[in-house]
Amino acid sequence: MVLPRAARTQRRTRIQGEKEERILEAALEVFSANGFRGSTVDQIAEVAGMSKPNLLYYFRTKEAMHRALIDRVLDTWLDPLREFNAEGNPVAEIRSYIRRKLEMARDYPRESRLFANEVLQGAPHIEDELKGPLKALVDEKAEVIRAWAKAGKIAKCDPYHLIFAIWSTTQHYADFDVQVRAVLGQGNAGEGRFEDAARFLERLFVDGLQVSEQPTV
Amino acid sequence: MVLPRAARTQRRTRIQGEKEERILEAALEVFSANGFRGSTVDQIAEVAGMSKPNLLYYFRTKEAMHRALIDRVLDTWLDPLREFNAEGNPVAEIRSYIRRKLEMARDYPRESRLFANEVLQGAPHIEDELKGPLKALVDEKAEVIRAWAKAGKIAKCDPYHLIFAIWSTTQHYADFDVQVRAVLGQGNAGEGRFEDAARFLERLFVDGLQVSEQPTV
DNA sequence: TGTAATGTTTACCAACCGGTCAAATTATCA
DNA sequence: TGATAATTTGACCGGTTGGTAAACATTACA
Repeated sequence: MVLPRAARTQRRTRIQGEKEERILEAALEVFSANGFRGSTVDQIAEVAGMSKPNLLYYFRTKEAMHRALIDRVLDTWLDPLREFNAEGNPVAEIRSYIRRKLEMARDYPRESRLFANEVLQGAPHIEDELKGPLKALVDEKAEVIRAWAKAGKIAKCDPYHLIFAIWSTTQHYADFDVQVRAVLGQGNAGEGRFEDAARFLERLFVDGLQVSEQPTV
Repeated sequence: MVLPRAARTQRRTRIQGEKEERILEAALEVFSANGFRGSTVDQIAEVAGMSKPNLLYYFRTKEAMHRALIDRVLDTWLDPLREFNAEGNPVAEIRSYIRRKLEMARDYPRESRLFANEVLQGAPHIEDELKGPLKALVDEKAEVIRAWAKAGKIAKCDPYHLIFAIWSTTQHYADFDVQVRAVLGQGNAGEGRFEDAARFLERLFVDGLQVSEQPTV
């Protein structure tokens, strides 16, 4: 017998757990930076600190690695949206959703880029996840937003496009990081851009750009 | 002598013009769908309807093709921002910038994805363009926006993050098209999503989500 | 401790990649 | 028309890719 892991034995050995962990961490690093096609198994093996055949002992193909990675990351990636609470104060909920998404862009940019790469190239490996669990979750939360609007608690707006707008504005800071840095220049190279972004986005989504009632200079 | 085109003769033959056109069109198709590393010269040659060596007669390397493509596309891509007019009505200018960017996402999604792919992977080929012409243009327009805010014509806000927000929300509909379609589902599969998006974004950027003065149900 | 299962390595392969070359073909124009 | 330059092609090359085979080493456990 030559098959690895849980394929036949239900039990996982200690080594299996450690190695698979290291491999997926390395795969995240490489896939998120180069996309699926642009990544090589050798690269991942080197980052993981093991030989290519050894890596392929745990994940039989490059695709299997990618799938395992997607499955593991997708759940945590959607957590902020799940926390969206129908009972809370609408504006406060939206505000804190934006904040959480922005924190994820700051703290987990690789996960963001992993999905961005995938979706950008037509989502060949995650089409089912998009049309299934993702759509279901968005549908659910869109209904919540629609109810808020109907009750007059927030302005009437298309809830789906609101969610898209929050996704795109926040993930922009992870996915297009080099562009953001290039445009902001050396001066704003520190992490302060995330605080500026948070201030701007909270204000944008809540008040818009129209001059509001509070006195302006 | 074996060198093609303008490398030695200043004059371009009729065939040169036609073939280079076909090649760049094919390159846009392939690069935008697969990224630089994920694309092969054979793919581009097939889409262009010619043999690989023939293609390489006009562009000596894959990189040369990519660079020529970037150079050609970048200019037109930045046109909407250039049209941004300091003399116009601030809110109207921002509104029409959003509309133009959204139209480009609808009509030129390949160009959008070409840059998205490039930036997402660290902009290895266009770093100079980002830090040079792009930054200069953004700096200029940011100053315009800052002046508007100072004059009390729009709400005070960080002009750079405003531009990022407009870029990300509009380009989202090109770059993440499959995701948008998957979430909206079959019903909204038509092009109507761009009109919905336009309505939503104009409203978002101008009014925000707060319930405004006009009577709500 | 012995042995069977698990893990690791070296050597390797076929397919594919970007790119070259020389020969053949076609367009240009004096 | 003929000769010269421009274009096109098929055969090929060295390097890289994802993946395999089998020998070897280590671990777990009765």
